[in-house]
Amino acid sequence: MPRYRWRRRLRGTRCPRNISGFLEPCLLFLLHHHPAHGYELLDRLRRFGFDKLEVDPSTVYRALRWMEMQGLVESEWDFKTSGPPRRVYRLTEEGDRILASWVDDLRETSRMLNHFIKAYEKHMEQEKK
Amino acid sequence: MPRYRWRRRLRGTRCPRNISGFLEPCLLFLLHHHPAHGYELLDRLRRFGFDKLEVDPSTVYRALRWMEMQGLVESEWDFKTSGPPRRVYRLTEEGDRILASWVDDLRETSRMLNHFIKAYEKHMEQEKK
DNA sequence: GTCAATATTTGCAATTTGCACATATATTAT
DNA sequence: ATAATATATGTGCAAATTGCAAATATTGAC
Repeated sequence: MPRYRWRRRLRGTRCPRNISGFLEPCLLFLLHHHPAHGYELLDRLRRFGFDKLEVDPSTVYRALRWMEMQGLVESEWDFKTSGPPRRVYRLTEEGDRILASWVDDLRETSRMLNHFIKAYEKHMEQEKK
Repeated sequence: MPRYRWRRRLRGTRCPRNISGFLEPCLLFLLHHHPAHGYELLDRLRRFGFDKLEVDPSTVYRALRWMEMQGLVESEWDFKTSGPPRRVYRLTEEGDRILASWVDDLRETSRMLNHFIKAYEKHMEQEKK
């Protein structure tokens, strides 16, 4: 009997759901602007609109390494900057193509989600009458 | 090195993402119309708009049992109808309340998703210039 | 009698995530 | 000096979640 992580919610707070394969296109999108290292991406993700959906560093680093294996990004170590070395990622052409198709998938996801929300609202509207 | 189920896509097909905790509100919503058994709900889910996101029977039955444990639905066996007996679920008051808060969560999820899609489109629009 | 449709459920392996920690460098405070 | 903090990247492991396959049982059609 699993406890269901997403069902834990404090009263009065929103608890947006995890969407599988949402993080990866977000990372590729940020890399489309300019190359960056994981820690920076983590920060930009949070300020982008994921403040309510806490992003775990390990998830981000793992996603980046996985995408590198798939040839969607490439990385190089940067020792020049102060502090610990950074692994700087940049988007490949393949990554750019995949990003477009993933956004297509997410549009489909969004349609499904909105279809449900609208249906719920319509149904509740009729209930009141 | 996991293979990532959601990344399997045939060329030219959309592959909408799984949203954690999306199935449960959908089931509660269908039960808000009238009591129903699992097999019927499975069928109504598919025709509702999940034709592209295949729903596995085991997932549906498990979600129903879990929600019963939580007091969101109640069930009774129906032996009267022909064929194998059916476990008929109906929504509880608690289920009704939870449904509303889960839809709120999904609205937040939808906002995040659309925020990303819009940002992507805007960025790509600027690229072209 | 066999096949298909209906209906519910379990088992198991694979996937995915969250949390805690390990490591290391540079900066700032004490 | 050294302790604490911010930066930066990772690993290990348990728990959550899913997908697939199969087991079971009833009814109706051929």
